[in-house]
Amino acid sequence: MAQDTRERLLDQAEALFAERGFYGVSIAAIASELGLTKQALLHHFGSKEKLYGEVLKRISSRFMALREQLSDLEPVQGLKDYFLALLRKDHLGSHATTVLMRELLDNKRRADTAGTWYLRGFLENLIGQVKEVPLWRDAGDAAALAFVYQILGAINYYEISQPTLTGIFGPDFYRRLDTNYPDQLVQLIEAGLAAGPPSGN
Amino acid sequence: MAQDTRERLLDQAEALFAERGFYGVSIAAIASELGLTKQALLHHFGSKEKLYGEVLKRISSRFMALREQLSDLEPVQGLKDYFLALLRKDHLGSHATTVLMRELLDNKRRADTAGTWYLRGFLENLIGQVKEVPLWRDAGDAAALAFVYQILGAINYYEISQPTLTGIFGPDFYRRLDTNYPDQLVQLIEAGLAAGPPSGN
DNA sequence: TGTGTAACTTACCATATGGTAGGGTGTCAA
DNA sequence: TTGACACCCTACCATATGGTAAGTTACACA
Repeated sequence: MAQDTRERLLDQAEALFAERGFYGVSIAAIASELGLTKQALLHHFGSKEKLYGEVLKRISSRFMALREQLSDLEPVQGLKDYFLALLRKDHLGSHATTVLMRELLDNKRRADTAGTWYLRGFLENLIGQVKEVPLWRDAGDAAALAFVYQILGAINYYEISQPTLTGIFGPDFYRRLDTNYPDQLVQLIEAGLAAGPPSGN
Repeated sequence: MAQDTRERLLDQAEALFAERGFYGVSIAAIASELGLTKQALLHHFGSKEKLYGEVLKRISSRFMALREQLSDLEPVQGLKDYFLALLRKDHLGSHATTVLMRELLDNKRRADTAGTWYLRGFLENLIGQVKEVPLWRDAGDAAALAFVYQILGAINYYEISQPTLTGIFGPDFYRRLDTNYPDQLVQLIEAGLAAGPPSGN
């Protein structure tokens, strides 16, 4: 029961942090959404910063789980599945990528590494998987990461643009775009992998 | 002289909005950085929201200028130059992309379309340029936009990740990554364009 | 010389915020 | 029955914030 409240607070916090960002949400707003006062929240988490840390931790553990789930495949297919799972946000919840994006923007000034420690494992795993593709076997880590980052960007930037794109082009157009995006992402992954690492490296 | 102060306030606001986001910066902080009080800022801009709008407007006009500057080239080369210019942030200032990214995240709740109206022309121009590539001549607008967005994502997501990536992998590794990123981006653009639009569309 | 106006300033204010202090209630073990 | 503890509340506080009101200074112009 207590665990239940904690979990619900974390859910609410994750959703609101995603929507408004760390500075845009008050702890009172988070608690009030569940019919609680901010002191209930402070009782569970101690401070706003700590609550935010727990939200990041929870997201990170979901990424970990997704990572382990898809690692035993043929490398190219594995990468495609991996990135498609990210695009569909399988088991990540609908706000994970947004919160992470905001963290990328903010953690330059927040000196802590709360959001980065787990990204390391995540990225290294992807680098490894790219280098298992025959054509990429001799690529440098930097080249492999560059490719990974291009695809991650294609996924996440598209993700956060949904409201804006719908606003600009209308819901019908957006639906058409969204239906085909996964296929076009797969196509880009295949094309990029087939092109191989840059010759200079 | 008055114009000068206004411009300096806009510069400072753009930098701080990029670093901390709209809610993370106070107008007092912006003004104080120039040795002024927040009332000087309010005198020039009326309110914080209006100041923010002016910052977006200024960024948008720079995008417009860049767009006009590079439009008369052979389509593939034109696209490569275009995207490379975005990656290098030619004439955009170092904070434009970050501010825009934050705007994408925030304008879901801010109902206004301050940030979107100009993006339309920008994106439509890119769509047109993609469809001038022979292989893409019969592609739908949605397919062309999907491709454009993949590249924009590869550029902008990478851009905001610099501090995090440097923190994770160290400055040496990041430098290697950054040196090769433009070439790998060009390679991805070429590969993606050569693959053509998805067959289903 | 007077008048207006742009470009600021100091005072002030209502509101929101994160956080502390301390109290109340229920549950569970001794 | 009592004590401890988890859970949540009301009361309170110092600080920060966006914004208003009312000057002050300097300069342009008639």
